[in-house]
Amino acid sequence: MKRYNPTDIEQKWQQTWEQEGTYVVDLADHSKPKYLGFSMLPGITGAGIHAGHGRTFQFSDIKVRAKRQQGYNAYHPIGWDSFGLPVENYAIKIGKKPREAHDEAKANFITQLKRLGYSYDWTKEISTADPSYYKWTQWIFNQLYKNDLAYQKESPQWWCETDQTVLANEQVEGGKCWRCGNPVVKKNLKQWFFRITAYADEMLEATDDLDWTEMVKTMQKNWIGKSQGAEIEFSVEDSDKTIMVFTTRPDTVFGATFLAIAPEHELVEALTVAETREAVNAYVAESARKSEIERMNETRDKTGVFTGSYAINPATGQRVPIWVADYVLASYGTGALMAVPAHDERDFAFAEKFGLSIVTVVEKPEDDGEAGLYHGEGVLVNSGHFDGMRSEQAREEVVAWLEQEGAGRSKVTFKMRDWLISRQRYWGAPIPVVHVEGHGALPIADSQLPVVLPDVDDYTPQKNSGTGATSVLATVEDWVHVWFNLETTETVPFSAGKPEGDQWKEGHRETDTLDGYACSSWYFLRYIDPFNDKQAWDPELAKHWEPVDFYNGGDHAVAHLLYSRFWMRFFYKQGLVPTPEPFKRMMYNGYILASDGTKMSKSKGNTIDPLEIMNSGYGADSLRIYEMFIAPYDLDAPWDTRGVPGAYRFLNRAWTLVQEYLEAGEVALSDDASREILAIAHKTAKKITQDIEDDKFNTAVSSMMEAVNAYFKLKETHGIGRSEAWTFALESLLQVLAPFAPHITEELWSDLGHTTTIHKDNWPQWDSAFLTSDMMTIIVQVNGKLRAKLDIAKDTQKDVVEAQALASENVAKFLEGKTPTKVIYIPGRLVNIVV
RNA sequence: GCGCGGAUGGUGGAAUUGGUAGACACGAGAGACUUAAAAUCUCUUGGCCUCACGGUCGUGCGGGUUCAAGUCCCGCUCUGCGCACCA
Repeated sequence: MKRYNPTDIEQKWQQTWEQEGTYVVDLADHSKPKYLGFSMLPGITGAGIHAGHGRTFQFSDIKVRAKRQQGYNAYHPIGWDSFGLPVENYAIKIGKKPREAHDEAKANFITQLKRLGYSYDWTKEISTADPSYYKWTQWIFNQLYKNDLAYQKESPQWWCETDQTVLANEQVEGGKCWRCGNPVVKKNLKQWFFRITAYADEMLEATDDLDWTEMVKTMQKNWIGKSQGAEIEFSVEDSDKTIMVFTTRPDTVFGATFLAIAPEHELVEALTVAETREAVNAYVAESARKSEIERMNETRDKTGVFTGSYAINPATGQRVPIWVADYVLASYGTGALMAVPAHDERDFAFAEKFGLSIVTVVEKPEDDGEAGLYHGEGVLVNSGHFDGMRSEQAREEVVAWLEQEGAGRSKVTFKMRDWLISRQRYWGAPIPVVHVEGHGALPIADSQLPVVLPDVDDYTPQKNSGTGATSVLATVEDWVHVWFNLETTETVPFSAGKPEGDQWKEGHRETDTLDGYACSSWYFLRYIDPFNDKQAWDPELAKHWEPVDFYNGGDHAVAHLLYSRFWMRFFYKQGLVPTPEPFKRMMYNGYILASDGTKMSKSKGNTIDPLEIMNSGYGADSLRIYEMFIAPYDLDAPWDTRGVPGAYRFLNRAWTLVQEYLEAGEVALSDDASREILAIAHKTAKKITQDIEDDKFNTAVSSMMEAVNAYFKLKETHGIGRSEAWTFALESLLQVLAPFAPHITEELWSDLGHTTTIHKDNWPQWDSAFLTSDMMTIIVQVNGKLRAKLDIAKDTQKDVVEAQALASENVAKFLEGKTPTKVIYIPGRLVNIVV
C-alpha cells in the first residue's frame, strides 16, 4: 500500500500549484461572485514567523479556500508591512540597512509561508516600502491635506527617548513605547496630524453594526470615548476673563464649590495673584518636570494650589475659588473642570484634603452606604427652582436654562485625539511637504510623487541626536534643500539653480516620515489593483471587490483598525470606494502560547518554528490540522508538542481509507450499508460547511475525525471498495478537508483519478434526505434525571411515546407505584415524568 | 476604579443556545500483530459504591427561577484582556 509521506507530496503539489497558477486571480473577472479575505499584513520584525503567526494566517486561508472551492472568484492576497519602526529597529539590531535587512528577512518569510501551503496569489505581492506603493500613500496625504484632514500643530506629545521619535496615543501602551517598552515623556513639538476626530461620531455609530469580534468593537468604542455633557462658562471675579469647563453632570452645577484647572491651562498666569505667585509657579514648574506618567502612577493623592482668584458659579451666583491641580488633564475637555465634591470621587478627595466646602445637590437614596459621596442619580436639592427634579431630567433642563442665560450649552466630548503621524525616524514614507519661509508648509504636486526616500549610510537615530526632534533626513542636504514653485507646487533640487520666475522660492523638505500605520491603513485597496500606476486603485475595481469579506489578526484592536476605518470613510466620501467600512467581517483571534503558558516570543526563546515541525517529517498538513484543532479561534492556547503527531494520525487514517478503497476494487453494499455510510457523509459535509461559515474551525476538525473513525468501523462491518456510497463518502471528505489540509487532499484526489485540482469549484452537495432517519431517540427522565432511552419510530404519537416511557422497566422502578403528577413531552427529544 | 470576557476530567477543549454533561484529541492503562521495538489496529478511561445490571455525586462558591440549569436571575471568589485622575 502506498504510504503517506508528507514531505514528498507537499513539495510536489506546491510546485504544481505555482506552475498552474491555481491561486492566481483575474481581478477583472466579475463573472463569478467575489470573495476577498486575508489576515493582517505581516510586518518584518524578525527573521521569520512562529507557529502562532502561522495559525493567524491559516484562518483566512481556510475561509478563502472554502469559498474558492464553492465557486467564488476567491482572492487571498499577500504583502508586507515594510515601512516603520518595527522594521527599522530590527535592521538596527542586526546591523544592516533597513532595505537590506527587510529583503533578507522577507525571503525567510516567503519560504515559511510557501511551505505552509497558503493559497496566496503570489503574483500580486505588495510592499508598503516600494516607491510604487508609497507614491500613493503620499498621494493620500495630499488628498487629506486638501480636505483639511491633515494639519500641523505644536502641542505636547508623547516622545520616546530610546526610539527618538514621537508616538501616537494609540502607540503608547500603559505609559510605555509600543516598540521598545520604555517609558515615554511629553514633549512640546510641532507635528503633523490627521484629523481622525472629525469622524469620531460617525465611526462610533457605525461600530455597533459591524460583524466584528465584540471585544474589538468595545475597545474601539471605549477608545473613541464619547461623553455627552455640557460646557459651562464661569466668569472670573473682577475680570473680563471666563473659564469654560466641561461636565457630564450639568445637573450638579449648584454643587460646584470650586474650579480646578490644569497646570498647563492658558489662564494660570492671569489668574495668579501676587500672594500666590510663588507657590503657583513652583507647582506648575514641578508638574512640567514630572512626566505625565509619573503624575499618573504616583499615588492618587491629590495635589494642587490656590490661584488666589475666584469665579462666579453661574447657577448659584456664589464665588468659588480657582485652584490649579494636576489631576485635571490639559488635553481633555477644556482643561478645566467645575468640582462637585459631593458627587465626584476625585473632587471629593481634593476638597477633603484642602478643606473646601462640600454641598450636596443630589439626594442619596437610603440604601447607598458610602458616606459623604454619592455619584449616582437622584432627586435634586439645594438647586434653586430645580429642587425636587430627577437628575436625569435636570441634566437637560439645567443646560437649557444656562443656555438661556448665555452661560453654557450642551456639548459632546471625545477621548480620542487626532492621529499624530509624523515620525522622527528614517524608515518611512517621506511626508510630501516643503517648508517655504513666509508661506508655511506646502504639499508637493501629485505629479511629483513619489518623494523618494534617499539612501543614507547611517540611518540610526543616534546619528541625529542633538539636532533636535527631526529625522536623520535633515542631514541629507541635497535632498532637503529645494526650489519650490508656489504656483505649481513643484520642486527642483536647490543645487540645480533657481529656475526663472518669482514663484520659485527657496524651501526645505519636511524631514519627518509617515508613521508605518499610515502605510498599512489602505493596503487592502491596493491589493485589488496592485500594478496601477495611474491611480492608487481603480474605483470600478473597488466597487466590485470591496469591502473585504474576511479579515483577521491577533493584534491592533484599536490603532490599525481604527485608522483603516478612518481612511476608508474618507475615501467613501471622495467617491473612491463603495462602502464607508473596510472590513465586513473582522475576526480577532487568540494567540498560541508557549508550552509553559506564556506568550511566544523571540526574546524568551520559546517559539516554535513551523519549518522545524514540517521538516521533522510531519509536514504542513499535520501542523495545519493541529493549529486549527487546538482551541476555538478566539482563545489563547498553549502549544502541546504531542498535538502534531495526533493530527498526523488522523490524516494517516484518512489516507489509509482511500488507499484501501483503491486496492479493493468494486464492492457490493446492501441498501442499509449504503445508507449508513451516506448518512455520515452527508451529515459531515453539512456540518463542516456550517462550521467554516461560523469560524468554528476546531469543531470542524473534530467532526472530520469523527467521520473517519466512523468509516473505520463501517469498513470493518461492510467492507470498503468502489461503490456509490464509498465514493461519495471519501470524495466529500476530501473536499471539506481540503481547506485545512490542502496537500494530502490534492494527492488523494488525484489518486482517485481526478485530473483537475480539488481546490477549485469542488464542494460537496449534501442531501437532507440522508440526514433524517425514521427512528428517533427519546430521553426518558424521572424528575429531570435520565432513567431510560427509547428508540422508536419518528411518527409515533405523543400518547404512545408517553405510555412507552412510563412502561419502561427502569422508569417503573423510580415511580415506586406513585401516579405521575405531570408528564412533559418535548417532541422528538424527551419525556420528563414528574412524581 | 471602570468596561469586556472566562472558570467544565490528569490536559486542550465539546455540548443543537434551557432538554442524554464530558464529543473530538492528547495523556494513561490493557490487548492484538511482532523474536523484539517502532508503527498500526481494538478496547477501557470524571469521582465514589457494585463482579455486573445499575446507583450516587459532579460544570469555581452561595442562593434562586423551572418539570428540567454548564446554559437564565441575584450575590460572591478567582482569573485573562483592555482603558485608566477622561470631569
